[in-house]
Amino acid sequence: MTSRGAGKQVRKSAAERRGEIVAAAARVGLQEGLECVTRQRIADGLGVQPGLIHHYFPVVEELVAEAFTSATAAELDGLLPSTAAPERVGGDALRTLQRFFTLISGAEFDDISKLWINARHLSRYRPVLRDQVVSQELRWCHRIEQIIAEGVGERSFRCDDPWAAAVRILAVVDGAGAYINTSADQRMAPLADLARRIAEAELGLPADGLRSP
Amino acid sequence: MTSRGAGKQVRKSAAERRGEIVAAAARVGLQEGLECVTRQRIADGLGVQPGLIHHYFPVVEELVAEAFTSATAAELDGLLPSTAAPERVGGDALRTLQRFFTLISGAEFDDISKLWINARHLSRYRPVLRDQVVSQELRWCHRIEQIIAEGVGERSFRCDDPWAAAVRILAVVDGAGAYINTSADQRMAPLADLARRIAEAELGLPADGLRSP
DNA sequence: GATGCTATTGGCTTTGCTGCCAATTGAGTA
DNA sequence: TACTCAATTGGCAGCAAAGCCAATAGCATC
Repeated sequence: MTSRGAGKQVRKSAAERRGEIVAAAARVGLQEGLECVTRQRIADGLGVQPGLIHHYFPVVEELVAEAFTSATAAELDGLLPSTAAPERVGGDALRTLQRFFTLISGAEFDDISKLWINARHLSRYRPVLRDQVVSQELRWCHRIEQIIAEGVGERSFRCDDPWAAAVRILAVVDGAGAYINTSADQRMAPLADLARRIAEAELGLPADGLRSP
Repeated sequence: MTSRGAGKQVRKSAAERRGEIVAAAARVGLQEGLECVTRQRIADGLGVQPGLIHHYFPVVEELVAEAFTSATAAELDGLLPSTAAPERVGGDALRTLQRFFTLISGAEFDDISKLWINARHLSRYRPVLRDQVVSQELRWCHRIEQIIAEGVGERSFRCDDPWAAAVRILAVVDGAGAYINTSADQRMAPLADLARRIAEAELGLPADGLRSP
């Protein structure tokens, strides 16, 4: 039903159309899964013909990969604003992490968990996607590492190896999110604060030191 | 090339043939991925016609689900022999877990990690598979819980809530295995002993208490 | 207003998987 | 040996996706 009908074709600049396509693909990938990112599905969503998608992305896998990157990059900035981001002021590495652990506990994070599982599995067969997934995984890690390093500088955290700590914290986050499509319900309680608790241990914080006030 | 040719049809008992099919499907699912479990692929592997697969599994998804269950159930018994298993003697909960953490560090565990990711993602679209995945996830959890409880009885472990501990330990195991298709190489070192260390903490053991002698 | 560029259309073919089924044939039984 | 039943064959059609492309039609420029 999205802007159905028309019939009259709307001609846009290549950059704008391309952006639209990637955005639509990212939305579909996030909500319905990356295997639903097909020429037909994206074309329908935009009210254009499938051929147009092929014009911008002759190889569908490249669109899938870009959709994934678009979705996760945006999400990362929402969950963990970079040090350079305008909304971040100095001296709040602690608060940034507190906010992070609150956000990933919310139901809004479920789609992201599903997307990561989706992408990590699909990477087994799709090298182009795989490269993007690896790249994004490392971006997320580096972002955490950066915040940890900042917090160590501010004397909020105590940590010898911010990179290793970041890798471990994210692994636990991913582990706790791994059951989102299956037995998540049966595991709720024991996993509720696991990632936060591990992070507190990694960063030399007292219990609940990363819980939002 | 597997028993190619023939041409002469070989007639087996329904139970035997069915077992062959599931075994072949489990092998394909484990090594190539569950989406490679198709009528054609399995028939080729067994040197029969695709129609025969349909005879035993009119709905392919049911074969996929059974293949998954077959593979993971066998693996569970290999990694964590049940208390009732013949090779387990009394008083070795500790040794069983030590062995477990050694085994999951080996490269042989990679295919299992891939299979779990595969199945957890596919469960998003396939309800029949999903039920089996949930069931197996809980089986793995219960097996660990059982061993923890046994170890607590033997005074090897200290743990108030074996179920919660089992859930958390498996979550970390899954988290550390989540990158097997993507950035596993870049994360090796920090994740090497993460699951074992977390388990030691959960079970009130000293550092390296679960490392194999 | 005419022209040229290119975004966009609306098909095409190939491929692979699913669900289905009538005919055949092998093996155990009378 | 002949019979019977079920395992097995070897096809069928439907569908959805990918990759491809010639023709069409907006928009900018002259």
